[in-house]
Amino acid sequence: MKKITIGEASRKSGVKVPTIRYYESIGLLAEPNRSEGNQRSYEPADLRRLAFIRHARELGFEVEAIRALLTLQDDPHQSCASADAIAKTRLIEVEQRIRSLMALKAELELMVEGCGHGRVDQCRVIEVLADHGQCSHSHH
Amino acid sequence: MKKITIGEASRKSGVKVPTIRYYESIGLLAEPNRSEGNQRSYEPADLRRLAFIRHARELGFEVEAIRALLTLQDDPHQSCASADAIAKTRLIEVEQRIRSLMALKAELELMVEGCGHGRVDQCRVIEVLADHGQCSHSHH
DNA sequence: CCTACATCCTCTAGCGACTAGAGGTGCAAG
DNA sequence: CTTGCACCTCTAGTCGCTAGAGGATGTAGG
Repeated sequence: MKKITIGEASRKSGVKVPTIRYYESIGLLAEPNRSEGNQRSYEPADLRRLAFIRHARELGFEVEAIRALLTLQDDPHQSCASADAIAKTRLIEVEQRIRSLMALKAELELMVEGCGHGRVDQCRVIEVLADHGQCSHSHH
Repeated sequence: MKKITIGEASRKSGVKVPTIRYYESIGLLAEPNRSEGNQRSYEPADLRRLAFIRHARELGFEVEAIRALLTLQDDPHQSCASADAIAKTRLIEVEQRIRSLMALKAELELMVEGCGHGRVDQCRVIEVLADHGQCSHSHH
């Protein structure tokens, strides 16, 4: 049993040192054992948990969603309906976000194309932003 | 000259009342005249400015970018190259964001499809999150 | 054994862009 | 004149970290 320092845990999991301490402080990660000199000492299971958290964060899951997923993971005998629901919700969010970003992209392209590199008073970038009526009114 | 209260300005611009006061506090919006009873009194130009800000925020421009755009708008004789640059930068950001969300969507779909509605220990949602190696390693 | 230096510790404060709430004042209608 | 909403200021909270101060520990070389 070699002791894993927080720095090593950070390198191996890809989660920054202060972020690991932060996750501990909000209860996402259990308090690890300490060395004689009060330094955190992690175990392989902690590394897996950190990788899980990191990956879920990269996928845009909120901390509370991750907390729920971790609770499920800790008790693998229950139905995975909740995990499924969390992922589905997130999928819908992502699809919605993609749709609005595509609309946004179209609008930005119009702006940039329309900019004749002249003076501001002829610039479509400013104009489009100023005149709300010119774009799609898709306000959630 | 009818006086426009902050509530009316909010309704007409779609910017919430506390947010209008916030924009004033950070200098995006000039301090308006006050009524005898110390209440803010806006003018049509303020409504246009608020609509501009709101629209730009909806398009995901950061407040500092909006500040720059507003400065340009306030002096329309200069070249619109800066406005163009700001919009182009934003366009690239948006394109990047769309790309990563598409990758994410694919991964989430895999998860949800793979979930056989059984128990957690067979659930792909949990599994995919736990095993980092199963997904694309596109970490900026 | 001593020194240098990296790494660790705790704690507090800051980021962006608001949002919520407390506690008080102004104003228009009935 | 009172009710009740809209307004005022101010502070603190949100989320998910990140940065920095100021000090302790651990390790490698001399």
